[in-house]
Amino acid sequence: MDRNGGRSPSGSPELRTTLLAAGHRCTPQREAVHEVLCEMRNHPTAEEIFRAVRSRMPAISLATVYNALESFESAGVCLKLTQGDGAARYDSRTDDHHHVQCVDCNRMFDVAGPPLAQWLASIDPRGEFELLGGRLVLEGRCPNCRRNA
Amino acid sequence: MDRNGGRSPSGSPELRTTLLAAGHRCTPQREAVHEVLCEMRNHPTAEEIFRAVRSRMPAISLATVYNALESFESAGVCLKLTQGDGAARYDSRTDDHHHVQCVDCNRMFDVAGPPLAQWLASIDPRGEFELLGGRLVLEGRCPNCRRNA
DNA sequence: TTAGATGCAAACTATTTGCGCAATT
DNA sequence: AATTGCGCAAATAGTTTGCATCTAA
Repeated sequence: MDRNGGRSPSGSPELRTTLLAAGHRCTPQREAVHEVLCEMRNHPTAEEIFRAVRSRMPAISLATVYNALESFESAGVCLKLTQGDGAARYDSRTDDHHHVQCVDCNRMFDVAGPPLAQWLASIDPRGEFELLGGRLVLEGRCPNCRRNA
Repeated sequence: MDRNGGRSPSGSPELRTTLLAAGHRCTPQREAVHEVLCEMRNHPTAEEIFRAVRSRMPAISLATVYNALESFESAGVCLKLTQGDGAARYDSRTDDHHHVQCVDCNRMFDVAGPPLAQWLASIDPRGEFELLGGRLVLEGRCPNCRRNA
């Protein structure tokens, strides 16, 4: 079983190992970004991560945060979630799960359901495409906003 | 059966009726955008639609195209497809179907498979969220790019 | 040692907005 | 007649890039 919610432990030597294996470097900035990302479980935007990490590393730049997140994504350390409107969101959970973005408050939530991998098998039955992945990001209304609607 | 591929007929009074019902106006510009969108079956971006519609209506502006597409989407006349990188793409097919965006050529393709509606039933089994919709946009490699890879 | 990362600022892309005029209902 | 949309240009948001310097491997 997954005793860690799909998250790689923060501040661990694992980040370094994984980044190196993917051909990236592990810098203090990246460690800081990773720690912050693992602490924030609300699917933060790059900007939000930037603000949070700047409080412990004031000299870091937004470009470096984007750079770090890109290296994480390419190393499989985090997920980049995109929904039409606004900014991309990042998730340190890398296991197969789904998301709902609330149409009212715009926040993004994890949602339970069968993994996408299970569905992918029934997509493109003729095998025309080499399917590499994809995330299911749904629209909906979160419990809180439903109450206030 | 769906003899029209999920597309509303172009240049028809249906567009007018549907827009009016949704509280929008039907202008010559919107009719032109709709016609072009129905002819382009390659999931064009707003920019591409703009260029195509400008050839028959040179004075139209990009902002008007965005405006038209937004009114179409809100009236259920077209779908707005978003994938993390780059521009949103528009589809005059509004029936439940899926898309793959090629990681090499960036074009977007229709792909066969069970409708999302069928899957939605198994998402969020506790009914915490009021699920309103969502589109499945997958990443993959298209037949043409596979051949040249 | 050296390829890759950093910080800064500027560039870029996609999209939205304010405004005065025109066209639709 | 009144409201909404149009075209234009400027503004915005999010993200990327160029460049000189620095640093992890």
